[in-house]
Amino acid sequence: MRRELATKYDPKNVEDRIYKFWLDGKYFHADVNSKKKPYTIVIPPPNITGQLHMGHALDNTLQDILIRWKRMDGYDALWLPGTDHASIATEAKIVEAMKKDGVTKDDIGRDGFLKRAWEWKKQYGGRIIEQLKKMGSSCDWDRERFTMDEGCNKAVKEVFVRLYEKGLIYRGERIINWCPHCLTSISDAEVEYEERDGSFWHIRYPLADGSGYVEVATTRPETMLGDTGVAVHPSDERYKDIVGKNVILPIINKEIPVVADEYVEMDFGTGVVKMTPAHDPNDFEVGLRHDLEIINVMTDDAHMNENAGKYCGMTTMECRKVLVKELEEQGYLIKIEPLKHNVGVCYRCGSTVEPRISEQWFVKMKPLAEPAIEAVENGDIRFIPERFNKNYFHWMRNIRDWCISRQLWWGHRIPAYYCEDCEEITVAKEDPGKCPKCGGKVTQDPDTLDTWFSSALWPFSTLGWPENTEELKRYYPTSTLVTGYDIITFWVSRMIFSGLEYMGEKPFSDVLIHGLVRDAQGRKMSKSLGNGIDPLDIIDQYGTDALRLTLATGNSPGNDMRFSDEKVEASRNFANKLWNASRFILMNIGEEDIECALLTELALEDKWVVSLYNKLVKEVSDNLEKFELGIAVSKLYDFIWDIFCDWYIELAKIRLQKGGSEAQTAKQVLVYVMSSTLKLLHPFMPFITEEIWQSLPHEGESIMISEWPKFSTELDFSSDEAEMERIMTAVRAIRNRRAEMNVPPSKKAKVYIATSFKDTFSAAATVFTKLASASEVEVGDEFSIDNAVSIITQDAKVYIPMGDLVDFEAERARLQKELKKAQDDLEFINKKLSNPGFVSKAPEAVVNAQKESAAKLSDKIAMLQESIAKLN
RNA sequence: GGGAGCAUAGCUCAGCUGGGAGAGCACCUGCCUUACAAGCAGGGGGUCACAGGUUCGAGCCCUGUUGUUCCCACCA
Repeated sequence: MRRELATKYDPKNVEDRIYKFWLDGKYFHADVNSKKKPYTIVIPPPNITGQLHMGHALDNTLQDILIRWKRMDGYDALWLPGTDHASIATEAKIVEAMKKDGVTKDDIGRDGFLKRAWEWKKQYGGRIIEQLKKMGSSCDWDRERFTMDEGCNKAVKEVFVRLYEKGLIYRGERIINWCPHCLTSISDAEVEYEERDGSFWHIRYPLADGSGYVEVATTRPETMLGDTGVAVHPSDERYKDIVGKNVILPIINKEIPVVADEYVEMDFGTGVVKMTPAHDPNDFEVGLRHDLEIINVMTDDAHMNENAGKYCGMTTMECRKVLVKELEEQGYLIKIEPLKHNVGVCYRCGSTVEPRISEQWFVKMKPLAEPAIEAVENGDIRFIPERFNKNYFHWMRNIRDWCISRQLWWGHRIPAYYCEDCEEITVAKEDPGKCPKCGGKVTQDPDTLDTWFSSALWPFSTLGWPENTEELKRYYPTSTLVTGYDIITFWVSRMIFSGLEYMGEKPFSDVLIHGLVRDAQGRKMSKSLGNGIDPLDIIDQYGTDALRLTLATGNSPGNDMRFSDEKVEASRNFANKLWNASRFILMNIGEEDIECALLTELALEDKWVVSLYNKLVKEVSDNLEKFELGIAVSKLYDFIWDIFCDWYIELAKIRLQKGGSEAQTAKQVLVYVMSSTLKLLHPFMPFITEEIWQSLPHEGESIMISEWPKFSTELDFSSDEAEMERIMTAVRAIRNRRAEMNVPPSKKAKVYIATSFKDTFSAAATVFTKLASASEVEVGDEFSIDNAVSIITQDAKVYIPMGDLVDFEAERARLQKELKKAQDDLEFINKKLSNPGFVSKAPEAVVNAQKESAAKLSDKIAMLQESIAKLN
């Protein structure tokens, strides 16, 4: 159905209607029985905590571009959507919300809390899905998933049990990172480091035998309550004699041993390190080697516990203050030095992380990491850009066991059951009911799993695993993963080893990495800075297509980009340009039926534009193939604006005004090139391209299921392109001269063109009338015109008799300047050509090109000299 | 401490396997030229961070320097 188009493009009139049209047509749905080759992307599931931000907008724009392109290019394209429960982040948000109502987790209990959490999920999970739809995302909504839905739960339990049985999941006491605010353990990857100003307290630890003391230095004096030794380097001469002796822990007055361990750096501090195995990961390791006692002196919320004696109940900071004062009073404190050091903070809440000994579940990583490293090494999985391989390898090769248990309620509960009577631990997919060993009562582990544990399974859990579904068989491994570099370690790497371990096959072939969207000043968008830009506001103001175009333009893999209103405006302007070009075409074709296929009797400009379009098809396809989405779209932009609108439409007007068969051809080419180019642009700007395509004569239901254009040798008119260029160059040169002389377009003048391409220029006479303000055009071998402005191009000498407007002195000066430039250029080239090194070593094509330029310059110089002579 | 990216026009960025530097925005000039002033036609503006090297030839390749951003490690 054709529709009248309004004078300005109004996205609000278009987007929702078109999106509904697509949904009704079920175009987003991938068909498991299709004969086409599958192409699959699984969405990085957005958290249900928040709403769409610019990062999502970019991520999803890139995915939608790829999926729409592949769908048009003949693939059964599946973009599988869903959301992530985001355990720690969501739980924190809910707790915060509850706080406003004066309710705590303990008040409502586990079941009450989970009820609230599911309500939250319903509300906010739904919101973000709606926002993804606003972006135009062509996800297969029939296959939407959630990391805590039934299927994903099943997958999580399956994996946990399998790994446990294989010995790759174990439970043990280790030092973990503890967030005293979130009250849970967090993995190493979830700790961020900030440099802070701190102090270095030097404390005297007397030797037990009374023969002196050692000086230890610490940044956390309160942990000394848990000291169970001091360490020195084995080859440190200063302390050689005291190794094996005991020192007395001040205040506590307890003897603890001096041990020698390579971990200690002789050059740092005093070379003596206090050992607190319960509160420092390195001390813990040293403690294991030397069999030191482990004394936990803190509670889980950053207070001192009963092991801290009289300090029990104080916060760590209060304890530090009091303790330091006492040390000073009792003469143990030697000095306090200022020291900048890094403090670990929780990536969710920013609280200082306390390393803490605790019993947790871990995944043994080494055996899983090996095949994951290999898959990238051998090119089975490819990062785009490649440099992210290094990040990945570094992380994987230095990997430590993954702490997967969290002291949270929102998440997958660990399927481990403890017998209350015997020590038996049962790990099973279902509640065993009673202890399989002694028949005693069992209780399930209260902890839940790290949120990334379920995300790691996303590429196959969403396709039905552990069931061997048709979807899984058809769409796994998926094709491309699109995500930001910030979650390569969190997520991408974990999907890789998970896919290899459980599926026996990589989860995806290509990982397209994008950067962060920053604000106009290049700062990270953040809540605390308040510089975030809401994509929905941008959509409201400029439209989805403008937002998508902005995000796609200038996007190169792995690099951050800046976002500014000016850029969106430029994109909006482009949408409007497109809109008006189509209005022009529609005005001209009216209700006529225009054949969609291309006619054969084409004019020079038709062949020119078709040939350029044909090349564009190839280039854009190649760029997309290489994930150069930003380059692809800027080529489309340039073609549509500079070639099609500024030149072709203007040229077409000539024949449209004439009417008859020539006009018919022009209309036909206009429709053909326009609607074909719209197809190329559709993945980037889906709404406006559909709207216009529907208005133009078209075959098929929707542009989004139309066929992706193919390069065709039949459309290649390279020699005509060159002919057209001759004319365009002359037109530009005339305009240029007229502009320099400030001649308004309304002042027409006769144009004489002396050229050896008489046929080409004669045929194009009206082009000069229309585009170069010519009143008349005369083409010949040579002219002798007095009082004329002369314009020299490569192929023609143009004379315009406008003596009354010409300042002859200025004209001479201008020609002289042009001559000088041409001579300099020629000299430069000749120098090259007379260089034996160049002629013998440069490729023949390059040398020939230089020779050709030299010949053309010589011609031009001759013509210029002649014109100057005539002026005299 | 280890690693990576970036440095090109006033601003934001392109620049493919080396062959005399490009776009958008901004600026200046002239145009309401029958699709579009969210537009059209022109124009000015760059020692491609610095110093070496390889090459007939370097924005591009190599080495170093400076500035900047980020990632990893976490020396108590």
